[in-house]
Amino acid sequence: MFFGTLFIMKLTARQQEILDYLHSEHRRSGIMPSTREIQKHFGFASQTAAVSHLRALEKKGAIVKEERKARAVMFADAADREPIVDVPIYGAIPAGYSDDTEPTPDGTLSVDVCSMGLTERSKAYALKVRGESMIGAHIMDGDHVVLEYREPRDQDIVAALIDGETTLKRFVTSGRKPYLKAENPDYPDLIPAQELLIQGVMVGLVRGASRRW
Amino acid sequence: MFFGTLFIMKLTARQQEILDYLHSEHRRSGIMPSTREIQKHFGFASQTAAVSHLRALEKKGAIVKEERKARAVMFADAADREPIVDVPIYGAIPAGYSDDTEPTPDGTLSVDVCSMGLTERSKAYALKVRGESMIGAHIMDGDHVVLEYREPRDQDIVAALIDGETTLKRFVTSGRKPYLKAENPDYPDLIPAQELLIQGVMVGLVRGASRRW
DNA sequence: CGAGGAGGGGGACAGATGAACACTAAAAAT
DNA sequence: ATTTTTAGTGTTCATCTGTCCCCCTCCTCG
Repeated sequence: MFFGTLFIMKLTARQQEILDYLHSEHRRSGIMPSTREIQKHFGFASQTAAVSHLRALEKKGAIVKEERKARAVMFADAADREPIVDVPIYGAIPAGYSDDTEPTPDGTLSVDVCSMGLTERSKAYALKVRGESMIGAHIMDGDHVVLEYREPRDQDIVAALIDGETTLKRFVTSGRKPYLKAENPDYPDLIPAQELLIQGVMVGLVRGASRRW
Repeated sequence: MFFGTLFIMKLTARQQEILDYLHSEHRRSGIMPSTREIQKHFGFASQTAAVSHLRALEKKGAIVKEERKARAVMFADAADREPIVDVPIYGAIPAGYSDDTEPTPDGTLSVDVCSMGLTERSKAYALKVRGESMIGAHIMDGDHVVLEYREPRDQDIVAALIDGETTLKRFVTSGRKPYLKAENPDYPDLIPAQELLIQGVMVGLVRGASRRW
């Protein structure tokens, strides 16, 4: 075959496993596993197994190696991988909205910028939803809502500081003066949006496991 | 200062140069420069110059190094990151459930294993939800549902192959025989779960931007 | 039947790489 | 005024890591 190296040939299941491992490790820590680390991770008794898999991946065009350099594996399709941003998770955002000493996050959510439509520059954060106040917008208790700092537009879902507590509400400007509306009949809605701190605009939602639907 | 290493201290101009070089090289090729490559790039006569700069950057919290590992420099924000897996997104899963030739994914979703409770080994995939058949479980049209291949348990939400199409349904085993139930009164529910292919069990949900809530 | 590829085991070797030690000099902090 | 930090030079050492060689068992394809 003359143009063999130009095509990305089909990988076997095992080769795909290796490639996935390289990918996730490299994206998590930024460090490419060495052949002996691959060996350990897959439980190979010999380092040769890892080496030959790398060679196969290179022959099929999935990776490019630089010879005789440590951890020097590049992905051939590097371009179409979306960058990852780390979004800090807060249980709630206390009054100090834009102060420098941010509250300690309760964890971190890693999302690719594409799925949330984030830019790498935008300081996004996540809020763990408590209660059912936005159940009408299909936001459940325990969901993680990803928010971005920007000006709210009509019908945006925003995090607002009400009575010292951060709450999700829908931002409505249909009338003359904007107001906030809860998406649950049991909750008070129609709070004038003046004098209220809008802490962020919802751009995405992540619902995790370890819960019942 | 007792807790100096907890804060990101101000870098000197030279240290910032080094950090920028690491950043740009790592983004360009995915490979972190070795100490000798840093040395060459900045024209140091001695390798120690590079090493001491790295040490200074680590002391100031800009990077985290893994000792005695080649090119093992992480940027501080990546150090405590959870492993990330890429899950392929399918618009739908055609009849061939467990065949080797998987349908070409419509994209990729990157999630940290922690937020979905995935294991790195589990072959997860995502399904773009069409329609409102599961609106009662607060799964909206356009959401991405993350699924895992495993045996469904009672009340799990599963992807099932019904009439050649993949649909989300709740798996119920309350009675004698298991059945599938739609979470929308407008949709037919109570489909006997026998003779049906369960293609996956929902473990998470990602709702992206570029849509209206 | 033979050839080749996938997937692996065992071990040796050499170059790549991080780390350590000694010493210098200027700037910055105390 | 003294100490600490920054920013280096020069050299050696230990280990990390890629590479190479020879071996094996399954498969599949011609």
